[in-house]
Amino acid sequence: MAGRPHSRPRLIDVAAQAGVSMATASRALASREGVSERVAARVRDVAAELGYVANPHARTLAGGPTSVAGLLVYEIGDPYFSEIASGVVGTAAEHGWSVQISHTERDSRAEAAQIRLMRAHRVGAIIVAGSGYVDPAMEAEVARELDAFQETGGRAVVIGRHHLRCDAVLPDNSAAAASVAEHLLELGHRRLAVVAGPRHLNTVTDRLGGVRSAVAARGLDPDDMPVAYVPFTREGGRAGAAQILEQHPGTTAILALNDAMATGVLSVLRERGVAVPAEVSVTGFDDIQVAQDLAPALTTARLPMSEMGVAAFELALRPPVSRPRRKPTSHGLVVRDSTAPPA
Amino acid sequence: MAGRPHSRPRLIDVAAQAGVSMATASRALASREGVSERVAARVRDVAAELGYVANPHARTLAGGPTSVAGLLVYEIGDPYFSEIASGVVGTAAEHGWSVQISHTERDSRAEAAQIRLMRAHRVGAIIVAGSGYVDPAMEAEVARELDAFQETGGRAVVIGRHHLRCDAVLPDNSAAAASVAEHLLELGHRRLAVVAGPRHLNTVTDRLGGVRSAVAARGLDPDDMPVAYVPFTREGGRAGAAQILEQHPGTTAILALNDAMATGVLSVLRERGVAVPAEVSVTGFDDIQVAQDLAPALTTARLPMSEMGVAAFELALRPPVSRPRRKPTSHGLVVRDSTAPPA
DNA sequence: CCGAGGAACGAAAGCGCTTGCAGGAAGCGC
DNA sequence: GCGCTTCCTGCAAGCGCTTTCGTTCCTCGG
Repeated sequence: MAGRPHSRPRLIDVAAQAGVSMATASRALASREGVSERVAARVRDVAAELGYVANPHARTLAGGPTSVAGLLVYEIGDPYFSEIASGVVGTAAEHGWSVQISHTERDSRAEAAQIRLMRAHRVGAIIVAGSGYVDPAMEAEVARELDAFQETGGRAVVIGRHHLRCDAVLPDNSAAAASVAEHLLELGHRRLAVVAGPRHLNTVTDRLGGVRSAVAARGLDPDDMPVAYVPFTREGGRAGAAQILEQHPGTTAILALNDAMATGVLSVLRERGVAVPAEVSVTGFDDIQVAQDLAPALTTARLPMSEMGVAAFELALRPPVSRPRRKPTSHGLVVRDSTAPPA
Repeated sequence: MAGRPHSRPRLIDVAAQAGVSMATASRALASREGVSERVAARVRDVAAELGYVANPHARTLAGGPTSVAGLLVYEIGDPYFSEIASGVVGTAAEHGWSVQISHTERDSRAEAAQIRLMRAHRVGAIIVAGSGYVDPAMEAEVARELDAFQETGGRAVVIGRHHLRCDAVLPDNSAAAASVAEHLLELGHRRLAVVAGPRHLNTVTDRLGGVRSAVAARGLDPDDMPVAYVPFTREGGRAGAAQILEQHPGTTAILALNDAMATGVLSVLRERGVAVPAEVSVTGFDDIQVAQDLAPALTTARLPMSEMGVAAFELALRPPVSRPRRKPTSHGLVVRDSTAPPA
């Protein structure tokens, strides 16, 4: 019988009840070999009957497998990241894993510190969502932590980030951005401007690169295209839009490199009485849930955030291979009401 | 020196380096009494120098304090919950805690199961965000798990949920809903309709109660007011709006009991060419970030989700008291462009 | 019918930490 | 200078589990 009162059953209780040793009970529950099916079944039955759940701390301490994953996001309150988190958390639950979430607030040093913390917590896998840095020095510290984690048997997966020695879920930011730009060019726009995120993020340079190559393919000079480097937020979008309106009044289309910034762009245009899309077309990127409900409904490049979260967790579950896997994701152009031919 | 190569330092390494026993080192790092300040400082210095981080599994197993909190939400991808999570995760990080997040998908049995799982994980605190159930039987299982958790020394805090024996962060749903209804009545509306969430949720009955009492206070009969019970989602809002438009064509104002549903209501009205607010006024509830960017910008009752998350975590940090604390939160009416006097 | 070779199981040693308890060094009054 | 507190500090016993290494018991070929 159980030792203390009011205490959940221990493995030793299950073992006693089933008439076997702890070793056998442990093996039976981990469905490892070396136990006869008859005994294993009995142990499992007893465990179920007693409502036994292994203490994960003891398990981990003794060298067993962990089933806690760490998820790093810039800001869980941001729709882009919360949709990714939704995919990760849901899939993890299906596999009996739980998920620890951390904010990193767009700071590579904070990222490295969080990874270090998760390593200390002995998580079994770490999923890093969020852009990489253009400056290799900034990326280095994160890379070092991730490498150390993998060397000790942990599984690391990044989302939308290359240049790291681990499995990755990679949307084709460049191609998706190009498709948005092509859509605008197709409509006849020639005076495009970009509200980009921070210039030190890979995601920004990738997306911007896509836009520039699409522009160049039309015979235009990408260097003539104004680019506002602002924070990846609604407020950043507002600042970028204001800047473009003032310095480049002839602009007929503004490409925001994520939907949050596009929201800000739209709000500035509305305040200033600029009609969208009649006077200026606006595009976003990501297709967060609310993009369809903005005024006007936002034309944007769709990234399957939730599926990316699912894919990332599933990669984390698979055993590592020597050469890092790169799992591409779909993307698509979603044309709504914020784009139209130029006046 | 450390034992194995490639291995992070253990407490015993810190102790050796500082020339004290593990016991003293442990006490020094936990800043517990019984250690001279001189020795404690030395130990802390050595620990910092070696980059020592305690193994939380060993710590917990040995009976030490935990610094992992569990957060239960219906759906982390939903803005309401992700904003709460943002507050919780940020505050937790400041205090050196990490946060495990679980989906419950609006199912009380899943909730209870998740709490059980978190108990098995020996989290130090559990924060449950999400409505309670009107049916006491459904609430009972959750209550039982939460009670058991608290009996074993865990800290439980609920957000927006009463009838549970634990600390709570409680927005005044009824008053906030009443203020929205009063705003519409003030504008001259007399034919209100409500797009409510699921009728078995306390949040819904509370908010609906607020609306009904405001209506009654104007001398109108609340029972004449149509109510559509639909899921708490954008799709639910669409269904509710469709139902009201068809069965109660004279309606001049639709109150959605959360912003997600309001988004759906607006989308249906837009599709059907009903002008908002010229023909029909629409209100939401919560004031999620995007409410300001909808078309038209949504008039809604503001709940400080992020602050609620912060408050919940801070409550969890405080020692329990015999009588559960109820921490009220502010709420406010945010008037934007989706409401106007009836035509 | 005997011995070799497995398969199934058990004993016990940790994993890294906290903490109750005992021991030792100061500090006090006399 | 002695006995008694009062502080500090160290010893060692676990926390609940996994895993290595033996041991036992079968099975089967010769």
